[in-house]
Amino acid sequence: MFEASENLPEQVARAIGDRIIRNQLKPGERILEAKLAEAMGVSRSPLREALRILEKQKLVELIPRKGAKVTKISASHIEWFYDIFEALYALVARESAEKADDEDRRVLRMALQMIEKAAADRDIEAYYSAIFEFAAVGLKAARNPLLEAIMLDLWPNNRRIQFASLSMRAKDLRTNVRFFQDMYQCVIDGRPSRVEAVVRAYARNEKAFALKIATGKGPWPQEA
Amino acid sequence: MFEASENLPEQVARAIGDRIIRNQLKPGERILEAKLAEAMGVSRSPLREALRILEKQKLVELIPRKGAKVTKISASHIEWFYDIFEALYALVARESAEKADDEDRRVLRMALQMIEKAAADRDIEAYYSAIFEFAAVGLKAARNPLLEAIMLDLWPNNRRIQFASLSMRAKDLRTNVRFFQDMYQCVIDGRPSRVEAVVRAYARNEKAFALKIATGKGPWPQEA
DNA sequence: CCATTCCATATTGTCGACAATCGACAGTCT
DNA sequence: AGACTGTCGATTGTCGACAATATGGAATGG
Repeated sequence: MFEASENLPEQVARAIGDRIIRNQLKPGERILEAKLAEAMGVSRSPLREALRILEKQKLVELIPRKGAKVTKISASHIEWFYDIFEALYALVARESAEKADDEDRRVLRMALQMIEKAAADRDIEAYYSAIFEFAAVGLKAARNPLLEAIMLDLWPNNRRIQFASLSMRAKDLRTNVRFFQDMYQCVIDGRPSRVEAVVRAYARNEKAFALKIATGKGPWPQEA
Repeated sequence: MFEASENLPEQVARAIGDRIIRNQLKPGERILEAKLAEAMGVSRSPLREALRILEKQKLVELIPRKGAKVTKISASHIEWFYDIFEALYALVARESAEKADDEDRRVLRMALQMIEKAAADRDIEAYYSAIFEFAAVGLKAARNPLLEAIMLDLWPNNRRIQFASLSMRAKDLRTNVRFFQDMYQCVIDGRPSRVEAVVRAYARNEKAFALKIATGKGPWPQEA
């Protein structure tokens, strides 16, 4: 069973999105279609479609007849994002605790082990891949494809916010692992209310951490 | 302070979106770019951008190299949508109760009066415009532009689900008005927890109603 | 000196043409 | 007959050219 191979606009969107997440394209920076298109060796048509994809992910802002800009990011943006993330992920958690089947639980367990291993190794890249996997499995288990699509669109934003704190987190990975262990156990035990509470606590913890970084000497300006 | 005037892709997207909401373009129906472009008197470039916009609103589904299809809608879709709607609108309600200023309250009051008038007149089109206005004001008052953008993207979907029940709702508009009156009062009084509860009750009520229609002799198939 | 208008240039928007790909059907082989 | 394969028309994907619009700076007038 093969997926439709990724098409050009999506590839281009991922490449640009990556540069935004890694802060190589700076917040507020203008994106010139012609220049970027040439730099990536494609024409403007697929590039423009890529920009639409990135707009959906809130990584760029499209202003008619004025072009595309990398979205700003600031303490406010971080609050906005995590408030939404908390509300939606709480729903995911509750639903997946109610609806997960044995296969979901098995895959979730594998994802948890990836998280534990990455945390033990202090391998931050692997850690972030693993929590994405964990989130994705939960998303599937919640049996709400619309919610899944919205959350996956929001994920690059999550990644972007986390990127700044990447190097500073090695110490508290172990603390964070506990959240995922709790979530996993709740799903196994089928305890929707409790897993929702854990997820909300996790989201608030992430938010607080991101804000601490952002208001310190992070890469972003204090206000947009 | 003027907005950038609406550009062609957005106009086209609205026109097509309207036809989807009104069930003139049927769920699952394929959209042929060339034909639609000619029918609307534009070339394929702006039309393709319009399709991206509609994809963001989950009104069409884009499959690489296979084209665009109007998204299906079924009892499951309705559940998926309202679960998300409840979670996000609960957040909107809570935040707006905490953050609304006098100007917000004034405009919210005007929107409420529009709702009351439309309900009294049994004017269903006006009623739906009015609840959109009410929702939009709440959204602004919540001071979370990211949330605002997500909810506005989701709105056409809401509209689409409601459309089927349009003619059958004349009777219970008055009952529904009570929800909005409650919400308004909570915002005025600054009671975040209570307004959240009211909004959740409202969302569940809407969901139940939409499901009742959908599983009856509504315009949509039982399952996708 | 500041504000305003006008123009040159840079940039986005739209178009029509061509290339790549898909789906259906007919023809072939076993 | 049934499965496989090649071909053809239809449709989407990509491109380069041109049109419409915005931007910044110089010239003009107060």
